[in-house]
Amino acid sequence: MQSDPKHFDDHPLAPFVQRLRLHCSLGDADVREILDLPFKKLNRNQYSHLLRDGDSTHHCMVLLSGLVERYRLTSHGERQILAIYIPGDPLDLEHLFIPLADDWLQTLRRSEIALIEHDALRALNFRRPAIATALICSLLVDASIFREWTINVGRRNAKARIAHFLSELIFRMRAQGINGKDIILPLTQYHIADATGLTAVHVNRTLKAMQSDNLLSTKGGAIRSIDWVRIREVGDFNSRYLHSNHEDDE
Amino acid sequence: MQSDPKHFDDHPLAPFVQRLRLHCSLGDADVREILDLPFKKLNRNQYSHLLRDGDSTHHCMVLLSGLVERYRLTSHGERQILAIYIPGDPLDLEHLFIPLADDWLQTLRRSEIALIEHDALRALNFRRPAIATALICSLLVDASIFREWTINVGRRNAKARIAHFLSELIFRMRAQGINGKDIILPLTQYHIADATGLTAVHVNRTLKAMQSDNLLSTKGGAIRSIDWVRIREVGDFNSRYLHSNHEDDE
DNA sequence: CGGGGCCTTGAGGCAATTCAAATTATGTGG
DNA sequence: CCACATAATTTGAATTGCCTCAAGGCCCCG
Repeated sequence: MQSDPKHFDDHPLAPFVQRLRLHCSLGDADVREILDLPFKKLNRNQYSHLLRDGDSTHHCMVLLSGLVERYRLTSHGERQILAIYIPGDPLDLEHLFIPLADDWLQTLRRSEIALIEHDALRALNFRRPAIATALICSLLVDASIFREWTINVGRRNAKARIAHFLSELIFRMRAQGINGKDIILPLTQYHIADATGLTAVHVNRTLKAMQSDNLLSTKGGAIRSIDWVRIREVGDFNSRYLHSNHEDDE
Repeated sequence: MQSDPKHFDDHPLAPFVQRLRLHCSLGDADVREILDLPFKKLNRNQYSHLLRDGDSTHHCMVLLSGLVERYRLTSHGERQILAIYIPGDPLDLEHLFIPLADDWLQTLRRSEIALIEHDALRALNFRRPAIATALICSLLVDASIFREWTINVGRRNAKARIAHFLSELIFRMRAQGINGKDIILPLTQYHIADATGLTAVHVNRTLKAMQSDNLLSTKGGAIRSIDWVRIREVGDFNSRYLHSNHEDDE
């Protein structure tokens, strides 16, 4: 951003750098090294699988555009979404260290993904300790988010769960500079249900109730905010667990 | 283990090495380096806090004996336990990379903890990449456990939740060589409730039902197994998410 | 204009909660 | 070793949040 703004902003991996910088400081030299990483661009349609439980890979994925979910299944086929990834997020950084996948990764809409070879990342980590630290920070913030999801599902009622889920997504998108006030989320109510540990029917009823509370609107399959401040309150959302240096005013 | 078994087994940090070796391979030289780490021993009574939300520290804690919980609170004071730590587990390794704590750590019984300075660990990581990798693996396995807890709380009924929770603890304890068949867990039903997203009253009723199913017994405030194999089935427990090289037969 | 997702609504049921109180353990000091 | 205080477990009764099952409607897309 400081050294060569134009080159930086145009670069496909710019959102990735921005994400890393939310939690860690990276010098210009580090940033340049990341942007110089060799990568392959992957285009995927909505609802295509990127990684399966048990897979092993030799590259890491970074989401460039679109939306991706991580989920796990019970043996009875019940689904729990464990994370929603937005542009800039690394999707499977952990497999730089752990060989086998234990979750599923699937696109929620048409998405672009950067594939970076493990070897290239490892070499970079070795050369640039600050980058290694940034990657690990990214993983650890994700872990903090996993914990927050556990308390969300375990200790909040339907309305608060949904509100918290939406608040987090909005906060993270804003921190990444995605969208402004009027956020459109391409999530079906089935997805919200699987992310919050509810059924789609109950999500529907709860969203209706939130609409009549003037908290949000659900026109045309997308969720639009009416009052994010109150949604946060309802969701008992406090951004501290995100360890983000992005200050979200309003 | 290979080089100097006696010295190794007697060493207070031996369980820590064993824990790391569950997920990563460490050479003898690496092991020796870990055992040579300078540390201070801390003794704590039951129910004393080790770390508070918002704290920042300059050392890492490793549990040597006893039991520790990690939890988070909603703004309404509802508690969700996010992890149970057993001897050998590092408790707050993430603060090697992230400055501020976002959870609470509390002993569940009289415990011994090793305090290792961040600087010492960082120096070791630099000197021994295999150890750095092992520490990160440990963090990533913990993250996988967090995700499993989310699906447990989000997508399983009371009986399965409790069974899964117990199965995981037993599995991990066995992998660490703690106890044999007859496991005694010093957990109150309030703790089980806070770990599974239930109320203590319902945990009580569910445990009673499990007793009459001949799954377990709850004599004297401790939970004893009757049939761990069936408890695992009831809990839909599959150890794969633990990424452990410990083969648990039976 | 027809079909398949997705959303919506209703009725009924049940798992888990809430509130309250009794009982049983656990621990402590005299 | 007993008496007392406190914590933990147990039980009951009533309630409710969320689920299940089922059907109907909407809307996008070919």
